Amino acid sequence: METWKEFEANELTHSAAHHLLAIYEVGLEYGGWARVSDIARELSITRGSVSINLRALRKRGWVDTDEYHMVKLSPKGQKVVQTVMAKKAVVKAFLSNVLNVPKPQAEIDSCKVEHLISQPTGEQLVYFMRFLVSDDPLAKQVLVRFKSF
Amino acid sequence: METWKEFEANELTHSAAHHLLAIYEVGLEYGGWARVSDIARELSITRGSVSINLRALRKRGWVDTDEYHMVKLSPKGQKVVQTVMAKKAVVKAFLSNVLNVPKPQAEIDSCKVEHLISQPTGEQLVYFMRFLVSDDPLAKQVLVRFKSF
DNA sequence: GACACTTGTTTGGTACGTCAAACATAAGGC
DNA sequence: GCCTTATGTTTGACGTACCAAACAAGTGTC
Repeated sequence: METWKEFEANELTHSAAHHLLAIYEVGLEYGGWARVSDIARELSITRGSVSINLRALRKRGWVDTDEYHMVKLSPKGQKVVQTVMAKKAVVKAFLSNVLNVPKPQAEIDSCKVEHLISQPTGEQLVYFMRFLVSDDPLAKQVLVRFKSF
Repeated sequence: METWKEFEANELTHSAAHHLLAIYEVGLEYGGWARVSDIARELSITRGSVSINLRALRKRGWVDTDEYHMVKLSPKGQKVVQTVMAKKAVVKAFLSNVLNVPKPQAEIDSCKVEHLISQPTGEQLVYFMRFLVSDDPLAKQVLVRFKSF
């Protein structure tokens, strides 16, 4: 019972992860650039909070800012976004398509844990999902059989 | 992208969950009773922190304290501990026995998410694990096949 | 009874993440 | 040019969760 402190030790907080995701989302429509108020709107928090939080993200080297306050993900930040999105997607797919958890609930749960899943676990889950959608007839059968279990 | 605030909205924090688990653990050897310093030792935090955190747990109705500062889980608190332990166990088993994630990593990951998993998701995961260890020959085959995938 | 030790609480400090409100710029409308 | 609005930052506050250190109260030993 010593493991429990790993939670706080996590380098990527839930808040930070979603700030990065928001920058990514907003940036999609503006060539990768995002403004503080757009990020705030995306996250439903105040501009002040975003402004403060961006300081930390900048310090971490996850985002860059230009002289007009425009924000964009650094290469490092892009990588974080990629891995978080990938983890969320695979968890959501597992919950929804394998466990048959209702989609809204799958969305909530995957969102909660996306930044907490370790790389090995994420990878294994990817392999597992890949196996389940592979040509292996066994895989398809299992999904069907479990649905009626 | 509105779901993300559910994280903070969680009624049960990681810290609170582990305080309750610690009280349970310590209580096992003392008829359900735990002292502040034993809880602190179990969690590797200071007595002061535990003392403060217990106020919140008492207010939530999860623990009771007697006139000698002895702490025990309320029925409500016991229920919380049961569900958290169950979720952690099933997640850990899934990661370790199905995904073949190394045990230490499975321990860390399940510990991080134990308090975040919704009841429906937890239930479905239980059913899934039950299916995989059922007599259904398909289940066993899948586990073996995935190992060599 | 006096001293040390253990235990629980309190206090002041830090870090994170939020808010509201005040503020400074910067645009836009006319 | 002036007024309004939008935008970004800063400030003071709150809640959570930790620490170290001071303190109070009980326990033990001699």
